[in-house]
Amino acid sequence: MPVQTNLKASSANAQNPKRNHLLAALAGEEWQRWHPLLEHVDMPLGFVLYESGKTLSHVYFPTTSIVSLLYVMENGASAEIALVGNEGLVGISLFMGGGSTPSRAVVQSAGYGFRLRAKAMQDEFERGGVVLHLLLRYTQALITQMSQTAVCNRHHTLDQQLCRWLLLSLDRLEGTELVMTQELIANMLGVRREGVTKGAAELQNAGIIKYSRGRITVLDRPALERRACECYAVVEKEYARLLPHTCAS
Amino acid sequence: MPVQTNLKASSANAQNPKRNHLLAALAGEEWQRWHPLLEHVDMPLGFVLYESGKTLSHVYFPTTSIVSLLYVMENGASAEIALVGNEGLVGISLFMGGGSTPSRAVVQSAGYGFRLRAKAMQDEFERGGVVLHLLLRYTQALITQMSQTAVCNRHHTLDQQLCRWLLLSLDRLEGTELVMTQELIANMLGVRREGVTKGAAELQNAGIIKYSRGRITVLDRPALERRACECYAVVEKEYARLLPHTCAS
DNA sequence: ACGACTCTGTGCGATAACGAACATATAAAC
DNA sequence: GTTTATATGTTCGTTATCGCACAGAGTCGT
Repeated sequence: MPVQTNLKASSANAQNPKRNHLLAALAGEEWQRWHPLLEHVDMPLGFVLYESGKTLSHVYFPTTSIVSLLYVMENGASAEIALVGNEGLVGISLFMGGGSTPSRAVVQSAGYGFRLRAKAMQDEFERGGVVLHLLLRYTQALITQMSQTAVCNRHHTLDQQLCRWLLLSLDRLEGTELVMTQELIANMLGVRREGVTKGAAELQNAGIIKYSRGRITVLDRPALERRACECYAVVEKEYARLLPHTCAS
Repeated sequence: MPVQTNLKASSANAQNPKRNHLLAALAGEEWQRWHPLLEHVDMPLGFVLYESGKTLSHVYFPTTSIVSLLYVMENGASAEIALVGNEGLVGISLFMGGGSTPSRAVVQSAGYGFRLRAKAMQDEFERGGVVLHLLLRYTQALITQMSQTAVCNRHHTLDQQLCRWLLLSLDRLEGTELVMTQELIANMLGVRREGVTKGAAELQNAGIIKYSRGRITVLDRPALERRACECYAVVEKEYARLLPHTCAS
């Protein structure tokens, strides 16, 4: 079964910190210092990396997982602010200086990652130089993603947003399959599950995706890109500009 | 007339860089270095501080003006990402490393400010220490504002967003009067002008604001806060937490 | 093989905001 | 003081999304 093979390969490979693009950008001296400090962690679906307002104990570098940064409102409704996968890191507030944020970080696609203790992260950041600039450029890319999410929430249809979101997720994983229910997607986008069902059905009818009970396979990525709003392209382009050496696309 | 007196006082005072909270937070050595580099600038309504994708030549520190960071879509529609007034600075991408962003910065309420050349800003940032940490904490506060804008755009009504926006603007000015048309507000929020008219009329009927042809006076600020969504409080609280010494509220 | 649970599909009325067209009021310009 | 431009008010049909209710369909445990 190809699925089994993939899982095995991923899992073995996931032990390699260099699967995270930020870690991969480190070299020489920095890498020598970082390597022993990195702790490999399992990141199961729904695992909460940090809670709104709580001081972070670690920064996380996903390798095969995707983390969703979201804000949970007083009434329990939520909205996603940004997605983080192997292109980035979760916990920027540790070096930005706040130590916490009013948002929550939840694993949205199970996998693995590495983590680094808060103190170690801060020490490395304070050294300045390569690490500092890398982290700040990543932060700016993340800011672009957040801004564009605001724009997208204001102006674009659920269908367009769904396409954008599938693409963002896809970019942060290997392969063309996403393991997530429509209910979960709805929670992330901050819309009704029925809305996602309707949008997904349409995409399936158009032969662009195929899905069943929590597994979505993208069949025609170019078509998905055509259906997505400009927001997707803006964000990806900015990641490529700011992090040229770490960006796969 | 009190209006005349206020204008005069403001205008005289606007020559003082310390009216910007970030500049006010500088002391001793830093201040000695910065002071001669700061250039006082007029910031008239509609003035574009930077354009999407263009490399910034200066960072701006508003004193009596408000600047809106917004994204302009391909079809010309726009959406505000964040507001910057005397609590902050316009042009974080200069020290974050990108040098530009996919957004535009436009003066939304006329006034004054100071600016600093890109090179000087970068040099100061590179020195690290107090300045670096101050700017990064400000950046984190700005990130919170952007995130919350995304949430607000997703879940809250036009009326709630209008209240939030009036409060955010009010916090960045002196007094209780805003000089701006409903059309302008609509553009910032990314909604129809008619929607703003409806919301504003309701607030006026309730005795919370008073307006006429581009001048809005807030009569009952607590009532405005009660009508706003939680987003406003979340953002203000985070500014206060991250920038305790610079925050008026 | 059975039941239980989870995921997806569908139909309904309610509502908030849209798009466009047009009416009225206030300020500024001549 | 009359004109002109700009700001605000109002209407009407349209649309996307919501909230709720419930019906199939696939998967898992026993």
